[in-house]
Amino acid sequence: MAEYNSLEKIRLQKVEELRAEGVEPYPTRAQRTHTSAQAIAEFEADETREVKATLAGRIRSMRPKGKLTFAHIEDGYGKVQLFLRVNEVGEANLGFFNRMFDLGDFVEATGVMFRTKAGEVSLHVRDFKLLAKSITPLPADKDVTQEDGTVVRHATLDDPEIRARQRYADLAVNPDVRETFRKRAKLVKSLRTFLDDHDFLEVETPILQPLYGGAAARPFVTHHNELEQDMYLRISFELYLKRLLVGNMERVYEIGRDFRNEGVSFKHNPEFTQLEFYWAYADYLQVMELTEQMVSYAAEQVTGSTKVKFGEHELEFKPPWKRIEMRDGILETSGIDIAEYKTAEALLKAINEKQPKAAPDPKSTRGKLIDFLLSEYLEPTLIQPTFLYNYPRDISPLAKSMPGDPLTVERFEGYVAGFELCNAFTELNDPLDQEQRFLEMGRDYEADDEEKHPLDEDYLRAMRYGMPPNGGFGMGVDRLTMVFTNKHSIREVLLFPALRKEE
RNA sequence: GGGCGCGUAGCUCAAUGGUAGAGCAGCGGCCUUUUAAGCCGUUUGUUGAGAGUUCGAGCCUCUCCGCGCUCACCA
Repeated sequence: MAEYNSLEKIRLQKVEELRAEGVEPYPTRAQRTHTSAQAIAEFEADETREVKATLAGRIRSMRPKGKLTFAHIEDGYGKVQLFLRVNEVGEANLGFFNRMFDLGDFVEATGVMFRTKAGEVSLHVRDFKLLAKSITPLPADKDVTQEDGTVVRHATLDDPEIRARQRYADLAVNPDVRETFRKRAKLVKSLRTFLDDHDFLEVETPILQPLYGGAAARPFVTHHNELEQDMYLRISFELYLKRLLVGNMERVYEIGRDFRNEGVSFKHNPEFTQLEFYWAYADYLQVMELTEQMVSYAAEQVTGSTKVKFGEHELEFKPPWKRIEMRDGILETSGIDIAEYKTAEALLKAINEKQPKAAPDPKSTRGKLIDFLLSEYLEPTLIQPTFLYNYPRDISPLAKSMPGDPLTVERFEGYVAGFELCNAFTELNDPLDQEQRFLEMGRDYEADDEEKHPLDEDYLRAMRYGMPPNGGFGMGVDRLTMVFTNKHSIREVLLFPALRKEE
């Protein structure tokens, strides 16, 4: 049973009184004829014409003023002021409105659009009706300017926990939050449009998988009762999408949810939205070009420009993006030339000599040491959209080696605002090399069982049928949403981010 | 998982170890063009939960719960 606070009890009392008076507080149907925006636009188009309208929305402010009442209602398209006067609605109805209606209630009002003396386009109400009584008060937004000129915000909803946990309340009172999610939808739509227009086929592959793979993350485990087997929530789409290339589907993409049983941070949520595409007969350089075109297209669709403000930076997404070979970038920012150190031991020694303050894990593989240098020195400098390319083989088990350079693979990552946005490579299509890589990984990670990856025999079988050379791509859609909406936490771009359960 | 911080009225926040407060919201009035109206009056609390120290705990200690920041983990 719900426990009601004193404010809620007053409103519950009103619900009972309404029913006693024969007024249904939750009627089944509404009869809106105009949205707030439509009614205002129609009136403003020709103010001499009578615009009759029935509007509906949530009461966001109320100013009873004797024989007049002003109230703003808000719908999905904006706010509009209601003007109630005793002359039209009568004393009894005006008193009823003032007494029984509260901030947060959904109401419907019929009347004629007009402009008040203060100049605001409003609805001159003839008739009104309750659509849904609000029991729990929403915070009314109100700021008060103090004598010393400072503005004190009152009764807003800005506790980050409540905003995330009760997103419905957050959305109801914070219009900018609604705007963020409108932009998110636009982003996803623009990515689809772009890929569709480039002849990619959208597909859906299993979320419940008998084996997980395609990334280095711990999975969520569940169990299928009838099959009597454990199943995993996917950590990436990669291995299934590439199976489709074996089946002669040349260009495929999927936008969906990945699940990773890892830590939560401002850029990590246990479930997140990923875009992956695979493109037969292309290599990573072609993927690079398609990426910068796709992201700049999305930037324009979502923000109206390829220039996007993010914090103190203005990011320019217009192609071509900066390209930095990983070796050069690391050399420039850390002073270490990774090409000179072909083993983990040698590279570790060099790091300890040249960057004595750095503290890499001494048990790291060479690839992990390079990754350490990358994230420690190079990554923070990559503010403008930048492609970093040519990665060490041993942290890229699904990417193809560069011809003539077995330690390096044809891989790039896109960076923006100092964090990783996407990851792509010329995909490994040699089944024998792939098997070797899987085995190597097993060896490299032997010490830490959690990072050891299962060998996907079915994937190898698919590759043995023959996989065309291809380029593949993966991108965190949540992170791109953050960049395009100038939000600095992934929670701000997820409607319902992962939180510990209450109680 | 580690470190640091936070949790007080519906909301935003105050309160040397000594009577728990303000604004807004609410409630009762006044007000026929307001603008996040104004004026008069007024109510509201298991101070996240539990235990301890103390004559006395919102404040100090411990345990737990939740959140934030951060580090670690995160091809």
